[in-house]
Amino acid sequence: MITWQNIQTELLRRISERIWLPGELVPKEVELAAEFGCARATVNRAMREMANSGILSRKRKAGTRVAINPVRKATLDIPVIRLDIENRGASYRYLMLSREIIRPPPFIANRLTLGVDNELLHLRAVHFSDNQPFVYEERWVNPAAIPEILNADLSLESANEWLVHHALFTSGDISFSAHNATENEAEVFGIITGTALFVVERLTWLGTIPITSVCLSYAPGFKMHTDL
Amino acid sequence: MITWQNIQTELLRRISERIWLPGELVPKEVELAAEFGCARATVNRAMREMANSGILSRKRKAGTRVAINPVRKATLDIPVIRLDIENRGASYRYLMLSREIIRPPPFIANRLTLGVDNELLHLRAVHFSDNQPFVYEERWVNPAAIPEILNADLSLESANEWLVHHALFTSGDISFSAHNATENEAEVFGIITGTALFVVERLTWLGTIPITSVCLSYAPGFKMHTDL
DNA sequence: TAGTGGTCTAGACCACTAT
DNA sequence: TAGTGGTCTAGACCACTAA
Repeated sequence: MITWQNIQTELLRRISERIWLPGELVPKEVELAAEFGCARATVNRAMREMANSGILSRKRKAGTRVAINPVRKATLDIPVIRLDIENRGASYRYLMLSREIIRPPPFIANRLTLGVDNELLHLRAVHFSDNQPFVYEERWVNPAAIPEILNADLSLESANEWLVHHALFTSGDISFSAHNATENEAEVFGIITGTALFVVERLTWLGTIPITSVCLSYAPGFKMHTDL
Repeated sequence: MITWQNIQTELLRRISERIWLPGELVPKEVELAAEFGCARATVNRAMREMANSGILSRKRKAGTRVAINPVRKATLDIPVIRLDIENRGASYRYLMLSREIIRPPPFIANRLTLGVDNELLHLRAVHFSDNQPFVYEERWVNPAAIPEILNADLSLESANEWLVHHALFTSGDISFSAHNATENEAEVFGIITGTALFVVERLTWLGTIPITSVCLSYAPGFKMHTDL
């Protein structure tokens, strides 16, 4: 029996062996289905997934082409920090540094598309891996989106985890960058000010209501890794 | 007509409104198909994609559950650098700094799983965005994988682009990190040594043959961004 | 061993878009 | 307007795995 994976493998072979060149039109679904002796849906599944990974480029009526500039897609897993650490075989510990309900600075209010008058929950915490500081977290939570969090004991369960369990978001964005450690971060990590840190910023929404904005600074030397 | 997107939206609603709680068993495909009055394949498509994004967790015989710790998947586009720059509305310019065929240092040979005796093509280049240095590229190419590259004029077309057009890879890995600018990088970007730079390292393979290892340092302040 | 998801089929209609 | 991919259906068999 021909599976869609079989077809995908064969199509990938034809592309990587340059039997089908970048930009070239490839046979249409019906033709390939005939060639492989399978249903069109099977070919469709194979090619659709290849289009999703950026290897093929498909347009109705125009047909399917080998992508000229394959925009490869790297899929990064964004797990709960505790699991990330435990999966590396290390022990996890969490420490809340501060918790306050205050009006946010303008750039945070702006990022969350809220007025500066709305009071937000502001949290600072450290996640430890084998008792070494691994991630420094600075978070702002919109209580209007999820009032229950004001009663949660976030010194035991991290806000990261609490939110995952109590407030699934519907959309969000994430960005990765580098910055020089502030004095504050240098103290947390026991490093000198200015050391390059890998930073992840995340913003999540429930429908049109902003839930949380978080900035995670990783310990020096951290690499986020994935396969292509 | 019920589409798989309709179903996905409805299932997401039930999860985000906590009608279905994390860890909870959700109705099986046949039941949902009956409820929505559609074919099982349609429900399958909706749930399969949600499982791929980490929202559901599915096991044969055990059924489908709302993921307890949703490992959200962020999909990053890895385009050719020229397109990345042009898509930001900036002009692109490329400058090859050096090209030599030498034996690699041990850590590079090791990363490519090659002996230190194999001579490799070593390239250093800068990609400019609106005439500002945007990415500094340091690359090692294995000529055994793709001998034609030795004859390519890589001062005109970047190795990045040449490889995309002439050597589709079958597998690879990528990692993101931060490091303090070396003197060399500081000079390229016109910044002070030690400035935090966002770094992407990539390694690609054609079957079992290593093709290239590249290290890209982005200009200060660069953020890699995507939606969740 | 039985239940659930994974996939294939053959056919159909629809949506988009190049011409 | 016609051609191509996108999706749905109803039914079938299979693969994996919990019990």
